Amino acid sequence: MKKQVTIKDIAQQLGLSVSTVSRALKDHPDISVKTRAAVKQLANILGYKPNRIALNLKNSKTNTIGLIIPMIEHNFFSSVVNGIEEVAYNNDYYVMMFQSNESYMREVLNTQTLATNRVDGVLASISKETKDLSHFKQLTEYEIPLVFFDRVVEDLHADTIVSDDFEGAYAAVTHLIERGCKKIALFTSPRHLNISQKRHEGYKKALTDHGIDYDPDLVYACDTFEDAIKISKSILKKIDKPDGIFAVNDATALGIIKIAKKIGVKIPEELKIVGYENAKSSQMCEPELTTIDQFGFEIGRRAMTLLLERINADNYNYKPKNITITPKLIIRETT
Amino acid sequence: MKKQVTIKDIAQQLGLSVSTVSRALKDHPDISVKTRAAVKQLANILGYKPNRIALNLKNSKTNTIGLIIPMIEHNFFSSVVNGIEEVAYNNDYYVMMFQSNESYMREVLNTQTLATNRVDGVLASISKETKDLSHFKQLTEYEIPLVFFDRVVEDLHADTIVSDDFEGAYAAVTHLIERGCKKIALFTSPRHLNISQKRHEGYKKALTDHGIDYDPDLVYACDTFEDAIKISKSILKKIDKPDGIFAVNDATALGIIKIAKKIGVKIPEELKIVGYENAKSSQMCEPELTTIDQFGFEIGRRAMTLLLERINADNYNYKPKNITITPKLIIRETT
DNA sequence: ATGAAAGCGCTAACAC
DNA sequence: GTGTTAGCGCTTTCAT
Repeated sequence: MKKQVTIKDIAQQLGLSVSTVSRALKDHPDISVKTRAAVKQLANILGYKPNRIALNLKNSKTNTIGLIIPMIEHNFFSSVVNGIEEVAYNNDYYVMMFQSNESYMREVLNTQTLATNRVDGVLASISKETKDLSHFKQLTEYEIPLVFFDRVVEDLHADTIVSDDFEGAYAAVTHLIERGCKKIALFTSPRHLNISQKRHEGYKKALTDHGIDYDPDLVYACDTFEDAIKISKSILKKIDKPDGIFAVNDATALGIIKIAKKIGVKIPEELKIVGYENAKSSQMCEPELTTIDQFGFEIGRRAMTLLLERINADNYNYKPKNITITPKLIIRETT
Repeated sequence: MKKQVTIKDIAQQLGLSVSTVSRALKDHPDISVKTRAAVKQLANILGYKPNRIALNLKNSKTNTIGLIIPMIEHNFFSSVVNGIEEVAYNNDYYVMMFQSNESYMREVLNTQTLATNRVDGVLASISKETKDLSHFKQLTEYEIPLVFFDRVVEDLHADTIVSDDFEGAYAAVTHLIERGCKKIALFTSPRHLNISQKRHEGYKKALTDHGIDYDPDLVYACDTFEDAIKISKSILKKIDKPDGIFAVNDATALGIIKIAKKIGVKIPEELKIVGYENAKSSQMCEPELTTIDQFGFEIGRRAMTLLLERINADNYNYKPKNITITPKLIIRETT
């Protein structure tokens, strides 16, 4: 990069001191109107741009937040990021983005990087692999405000914001039952993720509340389009196949739909399906997918808003909030 | 944030000078093994984390690149971002992410922010609104390396990397012709975007090369799922409706499919469709969409790799490259 | 083998 | 109304 123009250059050319220039640039009332004008004009001519790095160092504040997400290439996360970026933009905050790629190792490295980069706060959604939390704990020891979204953990000094996974799952499964399903399968993610636990519980509760026994054999470890393609066939060909499936995300549901259509299982007559996410693709497919809208954009907006509050609070002894966004059942053609 | 532990704290507690501590921390051979060990141990106990901001200021280098994209919530862009982040991660670079949200104003502000934040380089894809380029020009005046991807401009000192839009469109339309289409419509974006121009030209050339006259009446301004839903009906109900459509992106193509199915136009018998992007949803839908894979991840990877080269070059007088990634026709069920 | 001091660019307390 | 100076945290040249 070219040698940058500094306040000092302006001061020298104008025969002023740096402090005068600094003040003139920010319209300090002490400085004469004439000087102010002269300074600004020259700043303009020289193409002066304040150096935020210097400011950051001086103020121990970077106006930057760190963001760790599992994978940006996942519609739900990108809508959350959209919400985060929106609020950041409106508040003159910058977003340093990292992907964990579902790797624990990488997530640990990311938190280190954020700490050395002195971000003012961190927004994170943990990877599927993550069990140990000391890397996040460390962040709290530095008193860096931390807000988890979607895939959260609860035993840290950190706020959390999630879609109410229990309610969402409960609503989805209840809806399937009301539509007449008797044998409802669950396609879900690894057990230790908070969100899958909650959805699992919502599934269970909806069943028992409606007098249907919970059957662990109807729970399948499957949470991607590809996996759904792989395992659905054998499941849907069984003589005692399920008449309803609740999938932990839309991609998985779409995989099931694809296979069902291929082997001639009629949707929604023979098989009803509810997804989770309300991804764009859930309306683009055929039949359109009944699903749970998680309001990703809203989650992002609120997570960032809350983080800013924490950053601007005068001390770190706040009581972490656990916010829950009530998701919404979107009834379409698969039920 | 808590008062951070600095090199000075370590120096004081150990009765050493800051320079010794600094050197010890980076295993400088001058420092005795004993001192090194003592320093590192204490650093560990105190939870010392080097302050990159100080380094950045000292070195006039931030190891950060700025990224400006139209909208993250667009599958193609998020896959590009994924590629960018991958390379950044592997090279210890950080990504500061901004969305223009297709707003020229916002894009201008974003470039300003990047300049004051002294990013080492910028990766950008311009907004649909952008016509004037002085904000990017300014970046080049500061000699901040600049690489455009996907939606590029050519008259700046900046590298560009695009999917070969002309070839992609040519391949798509040729494929439609080979499948027997005689009357092929184009659904595309605003004319001034480089990519739509190129695809438009590819469309035209494929037609004329195969002895079909180019008819401007078959070109529709439509490049979103929603718009396609709106305008497709009237087009597909016409007595002399097209028998093939080339859509500028997959979402648009999916909108067309949806309407075609609704009003009973058979795909691919009566109407053949080719999209552009190879989004996840293009395989999830029914019938599966024939489309052009743009290799978004690869574009991101190469853009970031090239940017790093520029950043690490010893001078700014490089000759900008214009890289072209050859896209690939993915034949599925809509043709 | 270790220390002193300058400097990266900027701000603000303290002069005058 | 303007200037001087210290300091944010770190590296590095030059001493010793």
